[in-house]
Amino acid sequence: MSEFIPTFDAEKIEKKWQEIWYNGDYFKAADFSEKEKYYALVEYPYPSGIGMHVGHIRAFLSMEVISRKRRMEGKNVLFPIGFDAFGLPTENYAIQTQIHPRIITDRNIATFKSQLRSAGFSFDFSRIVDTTDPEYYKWTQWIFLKMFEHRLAYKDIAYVNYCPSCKVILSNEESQGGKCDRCDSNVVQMEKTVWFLKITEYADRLLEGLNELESNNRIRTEQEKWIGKSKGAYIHFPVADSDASLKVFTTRPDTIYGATFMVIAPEHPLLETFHNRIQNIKEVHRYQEQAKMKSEFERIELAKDKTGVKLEGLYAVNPLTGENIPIFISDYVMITYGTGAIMAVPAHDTRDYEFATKFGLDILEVIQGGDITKEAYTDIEGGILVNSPVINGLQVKDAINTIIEYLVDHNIGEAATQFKMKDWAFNRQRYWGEPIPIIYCDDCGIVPVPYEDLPVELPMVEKFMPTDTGESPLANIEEFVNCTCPKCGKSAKRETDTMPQWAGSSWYFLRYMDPHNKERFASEELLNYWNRVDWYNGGMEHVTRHLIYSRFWNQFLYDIGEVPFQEPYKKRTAQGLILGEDNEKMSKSRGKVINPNDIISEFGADTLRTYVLFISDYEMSTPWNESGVKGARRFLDKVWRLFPNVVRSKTTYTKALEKAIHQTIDGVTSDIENLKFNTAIAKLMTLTNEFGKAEAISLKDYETLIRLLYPIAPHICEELWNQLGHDDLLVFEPYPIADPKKMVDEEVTVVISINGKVKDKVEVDANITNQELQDVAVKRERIQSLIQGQVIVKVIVVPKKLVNIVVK
RNA sequence: GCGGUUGUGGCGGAAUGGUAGACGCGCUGUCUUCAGGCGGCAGUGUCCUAGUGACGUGUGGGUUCAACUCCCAUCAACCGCACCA
Repeated sequence: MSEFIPTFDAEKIEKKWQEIWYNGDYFKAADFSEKEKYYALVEYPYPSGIGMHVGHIRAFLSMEVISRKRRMEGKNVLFPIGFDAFGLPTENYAIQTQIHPRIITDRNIATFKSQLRSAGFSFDFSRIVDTTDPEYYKWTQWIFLKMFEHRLAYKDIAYVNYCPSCKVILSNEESQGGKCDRCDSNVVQMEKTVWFLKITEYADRLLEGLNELESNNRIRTEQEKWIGKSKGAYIHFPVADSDASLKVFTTRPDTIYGATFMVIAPEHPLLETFHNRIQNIKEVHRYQEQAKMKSEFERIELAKDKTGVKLEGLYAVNPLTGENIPIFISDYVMITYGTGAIMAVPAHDTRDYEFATKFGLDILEVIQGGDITKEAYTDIEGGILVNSPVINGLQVKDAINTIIEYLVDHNIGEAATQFKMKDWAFNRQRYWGEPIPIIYCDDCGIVPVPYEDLPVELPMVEKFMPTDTGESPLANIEEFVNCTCPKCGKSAKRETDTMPQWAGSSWYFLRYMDPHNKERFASEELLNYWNRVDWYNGGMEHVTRHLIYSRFWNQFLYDIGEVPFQEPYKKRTAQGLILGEDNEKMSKSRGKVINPNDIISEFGADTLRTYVLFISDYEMSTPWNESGVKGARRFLDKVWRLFPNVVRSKTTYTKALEKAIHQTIDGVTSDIENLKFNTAIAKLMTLTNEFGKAEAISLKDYETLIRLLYPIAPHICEELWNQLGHDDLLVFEPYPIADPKKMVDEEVTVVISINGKVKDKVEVDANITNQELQDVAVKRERIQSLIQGQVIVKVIVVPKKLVNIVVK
């Protein structure tokens, strides 16, 4: 045992313990251990050149604290980390600097790793996954091929954002506001055949699976909204004087008698079918052209103002009334949703109302309860059906059921369900991504790369620049493109598009269970042992796409018998953002990023960790405050300075502190489990202050404080633990347990109020009866003088809390 | 527009319907010091006649003996979705 140094030298002790931790196997998850497993997951970072920022620290810290606590609780903890390293920033930087993305990625990962260690994270660094490692993306490609085999991966036409000036296809993020991110020219929509994953086939199960996922309201509803299920009906409207019919989707089949016109999307095939019968086809074509020119952005921006063209000479027939009704083409109807056609019921739909008003169309009331001369009446609770022979007098809900039965009986429609979620466009025209393992053969068509030929490796070339045709950079690399067909052996060409960045992250949590397996993405035994992620924390921004995509992949792997559980995560939480000191979002461009390294070198990692957890409620956004950091450091200094006051020979709790200690254990434990780190730390500060006031503290008092603080500030605790003479590390020391019997107060302060206003306080025995307490309260001198001359109407006694005297 | 979340001191933020402002930052006074820093002690919502005084949790109502907390309305900020039929 070295001599105790009165000043807390963070830098020195942090280096010392990090070396011991990381050189030993202290944080290694033990496969098949007898202990109960616990799998804590954080979203693996993108290893950018700037390295780690305080946002990462906050994001990782919750599961870091939980993992450290779980180890003390005797669990076999899997707390892994890895890198989502494919992606645009690296590729763009590579183009700029002419350094290969492989080199940049390796460099960035090395930096990130050392930063994680200097913050003292207890990750199992032996399980690091890197999505750009062929040993990893081999399995990303393998899963893709499995999906292809099961017809969940297919090719179809899609519209992509294309910059005519840069000749590059842009992601949505790169084309915000309809402008190209790099050259600011207008982005146009270009048709392209691309890969899709049929996630819509899983829509219902992704929705149902939410019942297996513990999360807050916000996380749940964002996913529900994203999936966007709605129930209704398909209805077939015959086209007058033809055999054809127009199929629409509606959630309100009950309003069918009020359908006074039809609207179809500009891309609807009906326009082609009845090309010859539409008298104003030129005008229609002109409108189609205009709609096509509009970018997604413009269509949304101009949403308020309805436009459209009536199809002259073509009518639909309302199948219930037999009446002819006009058909319009308008871009407020989307070809990508439902059937791309609607029955318009202006009296009971706001959008149709706007359109009808603008074009002077009939508005027919079929539900009573509103005033349709002013606005559409869309309420579904109160209204009663009118002007609707089959369903008159019914309420909306009953009317819907009745009319669907009627539609089915008369063969004009059926119940139907629609989702907002669309199939997942699964490719990018980029170099730095997983190659899609597909070969095109003139004779055999689309041929999957045989499983045994995986991985299809990215060629390590110098030409990773974008092409000038909107194709992937890989298209220019002949030795990559040219290959032989695995089926017929003739010369063939490889797919040159790569997968989107979401691919690798859709299954990384599975790889962590068995990261070095060469035979399988993870062995069945280990998938069974580690099983579902017990707790997954990450950003709110990934709650829709990443969470849904990864749940989709997992469900698919479950279906084909490769994974033993349907839902991958048991519980999902999300940290709040750390904003700049000006309350603005921290942005790299404005140089407002707080670098955690600066804080660590000035105050230490323990201080950084404590402050980041103390700054606010973990799930809320909050501004960074530099001076607040000092407070965290001051707290740790205080804990350090208590050391000389510890009476080593005294191994029981100090009587005067015992109650406070048990209350603190209890509070801190539940606060941590509920992500209330700020109040947990506040409780530890309070206890520390009490220890400071005490004449002396016992060994047990102090050791309990250290154990409680350890998950939050591990270095200082490990050092103090060691200074107390312990040879073993604190890592696996048991976490304190509160004794509820020792938490109760013997004496309590009771507040006495008159008409709800606090007027007096009194110390009483905690076990006093309500009647005794009431008597004591009323007899108080001060109370007597205040209620003199008034009548006591009522007295409310809340045991151990207050007495309220109601007077008149 | 729809959905969700949040509004509390100078600041970050605490409060199972029961003492509003825990804990921390900052600030004021004071002690230690040659001085600064560190540390200790006391104070720090607003107002006044300075008191176990009145008022006070975005705003306006309501329920209750009692409301930051529950209900209704309203305003603001942030996040998500956005002509989804």
